Amino acid sequence: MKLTARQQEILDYLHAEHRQSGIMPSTREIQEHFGFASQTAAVSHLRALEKKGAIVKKDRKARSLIFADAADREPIVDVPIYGAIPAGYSDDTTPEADGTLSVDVRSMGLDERSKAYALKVRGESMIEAHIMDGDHVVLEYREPRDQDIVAALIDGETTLKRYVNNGRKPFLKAENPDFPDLIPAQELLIQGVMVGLVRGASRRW
Amino acid sequence: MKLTARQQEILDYLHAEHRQSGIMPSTREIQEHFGFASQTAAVSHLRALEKKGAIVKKDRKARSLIFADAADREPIVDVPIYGAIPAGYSDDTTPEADGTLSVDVRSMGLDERSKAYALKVRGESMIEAHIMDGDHVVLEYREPRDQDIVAALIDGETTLKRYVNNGRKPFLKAENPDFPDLIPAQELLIQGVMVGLVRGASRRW
DNA sequence: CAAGAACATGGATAAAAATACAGCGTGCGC
DNA sequence: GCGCACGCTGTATTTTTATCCATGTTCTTG
Repeated sequence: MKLTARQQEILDYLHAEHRQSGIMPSTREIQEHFGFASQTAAVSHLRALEKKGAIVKKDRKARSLIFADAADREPIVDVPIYGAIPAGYSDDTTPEADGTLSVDVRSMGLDERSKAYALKVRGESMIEAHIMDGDHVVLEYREPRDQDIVAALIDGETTLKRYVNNGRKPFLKAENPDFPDLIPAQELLIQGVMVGLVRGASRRW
Repeated sequence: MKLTARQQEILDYLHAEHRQSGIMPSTREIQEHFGFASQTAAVSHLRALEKKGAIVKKDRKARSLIFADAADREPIVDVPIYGAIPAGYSDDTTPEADGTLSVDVRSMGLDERSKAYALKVRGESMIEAHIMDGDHVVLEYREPRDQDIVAALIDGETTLKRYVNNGRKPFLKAENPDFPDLIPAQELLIQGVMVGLVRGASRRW
């Protein structure tokens, strides 16, 4: 169903207000903003918007409208970005984060409950897996499977490697011919499994 | 300032409710959820949370609390994902989107006003720029600069190419030796400039 | 042209929600 | 042992807000 121009205006106002202040306008605030002489004007517009499926309202509650597309939108998780993960990391101590990255659950295939985190990639050791210097890699805590890309603690530093488990002893492998490292995986602390990647602007590619 | 255990419980409840339903609980709803006999209990907790800086309240408004960290968090934009952009695209007609991608403004360096969109990458023509098949590329409408990666309309299909403008005639270049195409850029419709990349899970790398 | 949708006014009502005030017990630091 | 933050009860008041009814104007559209 298509919205009329006026209805789109109302919807835009709702969006703008909600984005800016975080709370939904009440009918009176809509009325005042548009200069309506009566609340009914605002109410009937909201009703029209609801009928056309643009918003969803819960009855008899203050400011209880939500945008229809927000209702079925994938939730967003804020994953903390760590420059590096210190050695004795346990669940209680939260290492200091260099900001957060917000990603929607679906595009990463994340589980909302699993504590994910992001790591800023340094160096070119995974360049052949098309992971560049400066990329942010999103990781999850879980058991690695064969060919997963994992974050591992090597010599007190966290680095990204491919986890290979082909029946024999599992080992870690860099994706760069300059790093022909084959490191037995048992002795190492696997700190996470890569589930996604975010490459931002402000860089050259 | 540290929160007490009870205050953290209240804050968690607020977070959970807000994430799930999109609207903030009122004092009565808090009261009922925790089984308080009086609204004042909820109110005083909210006051404590506000004093400690966990939430921000606007006076005399229903459901007008917002989380303090949400107030200064980077805004999130929902960029539509297009499989391909049709030829005669104009600002009025919105091509159908294959879902949306939510990214925070800062990590992409996006301008919130500029209408960004995402494109699902097909094929390996940009593999040497480390853009893989299945990646989602985020693009902005603006003039391309030298060495930018752009989406261009070639033979009715949208493809990703590197824009090269070294003083002479600008042209487009694929980042794959199997695609040695040099296409004069003038004759083509540049549909966007790459500003970021999101690589999701549910694929092998 | 009739019918309906969209858009608006004016006034009224009741539910929902924030706010206020007066207490009470417990633990903690000084 | 005094003050103070914390967590809560109980009652009352005021503001905010959603909702309803009756009515009128302009469009569009079959």
